[in-house]
Amino acid sequence: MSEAQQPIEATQQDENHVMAERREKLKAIRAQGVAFPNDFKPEHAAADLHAQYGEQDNETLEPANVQVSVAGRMMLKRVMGKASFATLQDKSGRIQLFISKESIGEALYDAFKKWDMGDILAARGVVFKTKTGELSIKVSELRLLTKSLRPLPEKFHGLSDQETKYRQRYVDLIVSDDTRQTFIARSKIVAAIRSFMLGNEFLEVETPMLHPIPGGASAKPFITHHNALDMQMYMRIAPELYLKRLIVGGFERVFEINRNFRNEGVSVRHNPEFTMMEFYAAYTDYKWLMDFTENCIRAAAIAARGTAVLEYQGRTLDLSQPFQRLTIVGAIQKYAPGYTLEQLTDMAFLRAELKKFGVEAFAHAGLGALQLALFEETAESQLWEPTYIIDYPVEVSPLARASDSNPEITERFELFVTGREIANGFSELNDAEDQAARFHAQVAAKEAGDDEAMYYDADFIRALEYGMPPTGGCGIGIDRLVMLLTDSPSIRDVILFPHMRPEA
RNA sequence: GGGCUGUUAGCUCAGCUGGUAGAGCAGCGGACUUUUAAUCCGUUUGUCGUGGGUUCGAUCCCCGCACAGCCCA
Repeated sequence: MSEAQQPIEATQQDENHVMAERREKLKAIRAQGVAFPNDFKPEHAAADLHAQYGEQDNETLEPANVQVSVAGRMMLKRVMGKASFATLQDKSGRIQLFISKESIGEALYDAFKKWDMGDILAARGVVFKTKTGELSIKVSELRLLTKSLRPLPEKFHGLSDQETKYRQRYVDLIVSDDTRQTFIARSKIVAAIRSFMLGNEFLEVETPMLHPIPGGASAKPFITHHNALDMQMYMRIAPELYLKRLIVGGFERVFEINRNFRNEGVSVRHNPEFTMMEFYAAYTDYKWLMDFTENCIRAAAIAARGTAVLEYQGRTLDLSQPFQRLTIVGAIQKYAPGYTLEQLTDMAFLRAELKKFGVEAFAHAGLGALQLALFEETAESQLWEPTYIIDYPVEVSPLARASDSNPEITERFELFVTGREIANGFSELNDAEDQAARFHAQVAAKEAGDDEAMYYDADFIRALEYGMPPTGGCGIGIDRLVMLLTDSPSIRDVILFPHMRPEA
């Protein structure tokens, strides 16, 4: 590996004089022995030290002679002649080191003065408080564990360029505490949801991400190819049809938290891969699902934020109250009160009205689809407080059970919060013959030009033919839920590595 | 896909509708044994996103392109 020992010459486009200086320092460190030691094990975390000793005053703390060892990245450095302060950051937080020539010796002290912000250090010493009251470690042993070659963003302003925050998340995480907190919250939210599901006797399962037939949603899939089988495959757009096969199999309550892939544009609400929780419960229906979903979201909010009354983008969001329930037509009448019931049931009027919004409805669109489109144009974005919209038309719900009282609508809901769709659920269609007919209608729609229409899935029909108990099923968009609970304006703020175009 | 805005030193940002660039931080040299974005003195660093055009001369004006952010479809 002797080649790797040589500094890489300025072949990199982004090489600069700061990096050249650091490479020279690293070269000198290599010459003195092991430049990247891995034998140090820190015994303490910064936050634990603050929790344990933060309340004590120095009169009791320093004489106690508490020996600790820490490791982390040097974020701040203040050299004052023969003594220095350095701020170390580990996974839990920050702790200040007091380093003096007297306590670590001249040679090491001189070496430390050359170390840079961003370097990974290890330190041992005694806990004390400075005269301004900051808990610190009086260092007796100090080591450089990893030399950092690239300068960190400016220590006070941090990283403000959104593009760099997304593309170089590692840098964002080093310097932005709010970014760290967002992803810690995300982990807590997912853990809370998982715990809630397991506590309600759901079985966690994993179903295929590679599908021979894309199904379970209306969306354009990513297409890929399996070499050995020499067949086209699709990245899944939804796990729905597999999870329902498991209900047929008798698991009765299953859930999956995993990625879906949809070959669509990117926006503040859309990433090509996103995380959904889908769950299915036999012997329940959409009304049960609405109560359950509400409780699940509330539990996640309390787990991550300690309360279900939040602030989102400067506006109060109350998840603690029962969620409202409105039909599509009811929502239009509430949020766009200019329309009469006659107009809202007049297909020609609806088509003309949609045109005003720049929406050209499909030729075969029925009354329900037109009402839904008008809802999306007039009411959806105003649904700030959590609201279930119910009575979705059967023609846009090919997997949902039709209402017993009106065959044109289904027992389906979508949940909207802050004007965005968060969840979608329904009483599942378990009539194999009806499902087969709905698939045929989808295939016809696809042939007529609707490239988001579904394929005929013969194995799924075969599964239903064995008999699926009456079941309720729902999907919750985890990324969008995390956005709400972390006050994040963009889905990119809650995905560690959001998709971007290649760098120029 | 359309509109608006942005892209200047490693980072955060200035730069007067035209005369080939500045500050702070970081870096380097020096002073300093309880600092808090430490301070003080000195000092280095730029394909001004990219390709054209206008001009004696372009970071600045015009056109294309790339990437990003926001809004709209």
